[in-house]
Amino acid sequence: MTARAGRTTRRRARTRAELLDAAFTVFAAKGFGRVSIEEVCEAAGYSRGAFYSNFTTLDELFFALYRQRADLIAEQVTAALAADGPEPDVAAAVHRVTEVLLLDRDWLLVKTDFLVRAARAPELARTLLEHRARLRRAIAVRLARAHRHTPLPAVLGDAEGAAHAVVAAYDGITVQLLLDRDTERARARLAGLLTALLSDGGGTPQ
Amino acid sequence: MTARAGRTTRRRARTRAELLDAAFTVFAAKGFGRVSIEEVCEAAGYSRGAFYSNFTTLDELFFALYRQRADLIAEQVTAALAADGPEPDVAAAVHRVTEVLLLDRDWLLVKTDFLVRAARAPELARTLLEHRARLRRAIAVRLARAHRHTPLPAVLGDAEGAAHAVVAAYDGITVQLLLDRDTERARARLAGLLTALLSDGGGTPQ
DNA sequence: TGTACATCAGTGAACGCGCGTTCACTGATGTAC
DNA sequence: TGTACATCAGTGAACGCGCGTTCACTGATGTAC
Repeated sequence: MTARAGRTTRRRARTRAELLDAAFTVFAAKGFGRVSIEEVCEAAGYSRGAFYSNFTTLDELFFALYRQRADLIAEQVTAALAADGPEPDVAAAVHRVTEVLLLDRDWLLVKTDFLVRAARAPELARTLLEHRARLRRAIAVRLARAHRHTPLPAVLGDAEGAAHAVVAAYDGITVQLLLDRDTERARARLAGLLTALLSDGGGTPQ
Repeated sequence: MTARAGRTTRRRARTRAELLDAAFTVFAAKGFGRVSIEEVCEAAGYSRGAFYSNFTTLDELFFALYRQRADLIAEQVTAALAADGPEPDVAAAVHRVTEVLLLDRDWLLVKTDFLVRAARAPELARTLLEHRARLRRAIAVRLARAHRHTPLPAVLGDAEGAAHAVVAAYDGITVQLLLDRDTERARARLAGLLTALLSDGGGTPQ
């Protein structure tokens, strides 16, 4: 059983990974709707048969690609959140997290493609919503910790509500960034938004 | 000249309008990348030749569609903003505006399709950015008026910066709405976000 | 470590469909009198 | 108001390309001894 599973897996895993990598590049460049199986294979240096040996449809590959990258990003965000010392420094944490979340334009593009597909496919939407809920919970925990002494604005509800607000701020900033490509501004605006949202006293950063 | 221009324009205008209407439905349902010229024509009840008589590419039609609808929405937003009395009631204005901006799911879908296309096509991006800048200016004017006495949070910068924040909040809320389809929640969250953002005192709504 | 063997992964040619695009034609629309 | 005429808008058949999909084959990879 174990021998069997590991048998020809090495070559297969490599091909699969290379197809996914090539797909990421091609999808980011042209958008999901404008990419053919042929193009992905060509970019990866394989024949079309290789694709069919590893996937059944482009949708399936796209989903696999999304999962892979989203998991990667999630890990990086977790690492960035975990990286500060005993005394939580919100500004520094925001800086580190946006480094992961706003700097990779290709990922923003693919992510938005996935969003727009998920918006029309309930099963995909469920997956994405679960992903987002997990992310939100992680944020809520951090927020609760950081605001043990300074209360969160009451209009946002509990920590989960505040986390919702944080995610919305990020998503909103992303939209503008996709259009104007001004990453530094996006980061500054996001920092401003988060400060305005989370500090219960308006203009005074915590 | 005038006679010439008006000559067969009636039939033409009607066909064009019907193609655009059909396209809106089809694009909203399937997403831009998954729609063929054939499908749009079929939905509109025309042969493919009719399409080529009015447009040269699907992209062109999509752009025309976006413009048409965006102008429509812009008018409705303007009307909603203009509808309140001498004493500005922010909550009521937000309610009226979100009615226009969050209730039409088909429009949200098409708009997001357009965003993701514009993100890869600089000329489209420019158009969209201009649209957004105009919208922002209108919001900034209203914000300045509403906050003549209560100051806006300093972290957001001037009225234009605050308008940026408002648009980001809207965009961010839209993303979640596209996935969970819970319009009422989206409206409540957007109201909460705007309150938290714009009132310079955290939890106390103005 | 080497060899024979079995199985699996990827090849590339072939097929066919969907659909973009063109174009000669027809009927609809407007004009002139 | 009616008729002849000119022009324009949309028709639908035809063509061909791109590409999805299949499949017999080959070389790569791992196993057994």
